[in-house]
Amino acid sequence: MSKERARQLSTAEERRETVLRTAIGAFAARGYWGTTTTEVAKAAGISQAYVYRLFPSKEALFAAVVEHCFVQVRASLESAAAEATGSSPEVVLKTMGDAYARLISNNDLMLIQLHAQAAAVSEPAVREVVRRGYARLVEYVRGASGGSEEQIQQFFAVGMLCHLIVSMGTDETDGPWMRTLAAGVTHY
Amino acid sequence: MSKERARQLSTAEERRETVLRTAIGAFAARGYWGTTTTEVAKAAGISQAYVYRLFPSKEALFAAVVEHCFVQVRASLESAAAEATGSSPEVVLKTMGDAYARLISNNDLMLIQLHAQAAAVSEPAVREVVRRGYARLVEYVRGASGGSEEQIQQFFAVGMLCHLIVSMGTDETDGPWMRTLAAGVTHY
DNA sequence: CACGAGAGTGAGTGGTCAACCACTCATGGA
DNA sequence: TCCATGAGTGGTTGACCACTCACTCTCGTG
Repeated sequence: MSKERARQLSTAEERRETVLRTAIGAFAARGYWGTTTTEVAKAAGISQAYVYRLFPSKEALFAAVVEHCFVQVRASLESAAAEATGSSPEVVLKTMGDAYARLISNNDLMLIQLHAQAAAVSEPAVREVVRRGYARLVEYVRGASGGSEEQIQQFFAVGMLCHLIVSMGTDETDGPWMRTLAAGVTHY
Repeated sequence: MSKERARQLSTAEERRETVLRTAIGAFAARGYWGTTTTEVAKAAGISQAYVYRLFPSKEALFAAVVEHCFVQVRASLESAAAEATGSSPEVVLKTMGDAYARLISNNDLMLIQLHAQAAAVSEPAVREVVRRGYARLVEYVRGASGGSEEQIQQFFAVGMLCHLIVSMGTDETDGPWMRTLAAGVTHY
């Protein structure tokens, strides 16, 4: 296997970031147990063996991917909150919700949340990341919006409803029941 | 009906029901991809080979388990609605919510819902069962409660919030963020 | 009581998985 | 130019998976 162009090496840190970014797409379809490390490697354009040089185990890899998603969500909410400072809690929450809806118009990010929840049930490392992720998210939304307990709870309940809707697929035949569930949920 | 040390045969239909009932516990922890048919067989007290005489494939088995859970949930809501007929939508929904909370005080039923959602993303048979399950559930709740679109949506949003809370574990260290998410959610 | 239908299993099969290791090669500094 | 370091891979391993099949055992019925 001779190569025309000399192969270009990256630093391990760069590769790790590439893997985290591309693994989102790999894990999105079948989650933690349904996705092989070979699939992740292929998505990142490296060998399966090298995945294990960059991450100590499959569980650690998945946990890192989930953490990476939480960071993105947090960043999205923060920039939304920044452009709505001083407004009423309702307006801030609406702005945040809108930013979130735009962020996850690529479904993969949301599917990772769903699969992270499923894996959290029996994988301790994943559970820890999910718990800490939502802890920070809830506290941030509370602080940035100044909304009431009920409003904060509502905010996250709608997010969870999004997971349900996305997992069932918005494209296929939807009846009035689907419209009831999805009412008012922005969709880009 | 003499039950002695001699091996007692069941009808295939009886066995199928046993498998459906016991498989809930097996699939609850690690979901569709993370659970082996051997584990399901062990939980049902039969050989792994016989699972494949009772169900054509692992996917069909899991889909049947999910359907079985939806039936239980529906039955629970129906009996709750029956004892609250004639009341206001708020009261009916509250009664239903309470019955649901009691039903899933055994977490397994709820975890199956979560894992079903995750599997629905890429397993067509599961997606179909989940879609039909929620379709009937939404229409039933709408009809039986007479609540507004917002109330129905709220009802299911809270249910989804329960999935999140259960998947992260209620037992471990919970801060104010957890109390915010779980506020008002009955827990037996 | 004999027998057939159906319950139930032991022993596989081919394939795949996570994880590991010995190895090659690219690159920057001396 | 040479070498140390670290990027990156091919090949393997042992466990395990979904699924199959030839076979035995049970029991209701004629």
